[in-house]
Amino acid sequence: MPELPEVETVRSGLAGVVTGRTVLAVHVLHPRPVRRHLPGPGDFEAALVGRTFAEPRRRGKFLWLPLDDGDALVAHLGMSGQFRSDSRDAPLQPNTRVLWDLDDGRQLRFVDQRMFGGVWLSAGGAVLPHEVAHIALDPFDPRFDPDAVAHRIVRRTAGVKRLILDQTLVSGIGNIYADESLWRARLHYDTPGSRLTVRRAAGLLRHAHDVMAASLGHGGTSFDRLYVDVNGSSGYHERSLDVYGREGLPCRRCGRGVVREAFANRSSYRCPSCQALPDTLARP
DNA sequence: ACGAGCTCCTGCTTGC
DNA sequence: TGCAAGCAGGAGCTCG
Repeated sequence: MPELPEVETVRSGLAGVVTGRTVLAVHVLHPRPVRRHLPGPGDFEAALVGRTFAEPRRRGKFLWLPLDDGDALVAHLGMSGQFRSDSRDAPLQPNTRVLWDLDDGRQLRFVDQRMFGGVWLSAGGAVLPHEVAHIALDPFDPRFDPDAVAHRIVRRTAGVKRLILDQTLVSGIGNIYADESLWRARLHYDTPGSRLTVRRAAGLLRHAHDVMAASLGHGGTSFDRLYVDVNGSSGYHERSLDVYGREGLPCRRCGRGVVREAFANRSSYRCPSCQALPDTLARP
């Protein structure tokens, strides 16, 4: 589902669609995706009219579209959110939730099947919406400091996968790229942060950066297909993932069968031999 | 502060 | 055939 590379793909696509465009009208078709706009759907529809978008920005998996008056339209894609640019009279695809009529005759559409995502207006949020301020820098941010984050990781006792999924430590990583990063680093997801050296933790963060950069680099078209075909993980099988979704298939390094294990109400994939728990932590 | 578990939500897949 | 359960998971929340 959308993690940093996918959200960045959406951000750069949106840039060409909304930058410099003025909003003529807004239509909320389902209230849930605007639940974080506290004044309600009616206010959301009215508040944006007549305002002009600047170039979209991103931190981790959060997107925001700055407005020329210093506020921002914030968006999170959640599990299944998509932005589409369509002609205003084009038929709505299923699960279309919010429409923005733009001054070039196009219509921006927010589509979200599962509605974990949402859009809302953030007063004064053009530079950094306050709803995003608690999110850590992501590995693509030039100010991202892997050594500083590594030092925080090794002071924690939680499993390393939980830690790299903690968006207040490092943002942008989701379940898929967490598993891919751990596979590259040959780490078991339950290895406590405190069992890592700073060097090893920083190495894991570098792997996270690299695997997401590779996805962003080669993934544009397959991501588009994913967003068209949101409802399954089928899109991911098209991609060159090394471990995620490969239950029972041979590890690309050692040939052992990849296992899928329950982790925090979701799944973790790992190679049982490349990514074993350290002996001193082995469970009965 | 930290760690862990729960909840939201829809639609496809699986199993009886 | 029909229905229910399982599964996908980002992030905010609560509880200990």
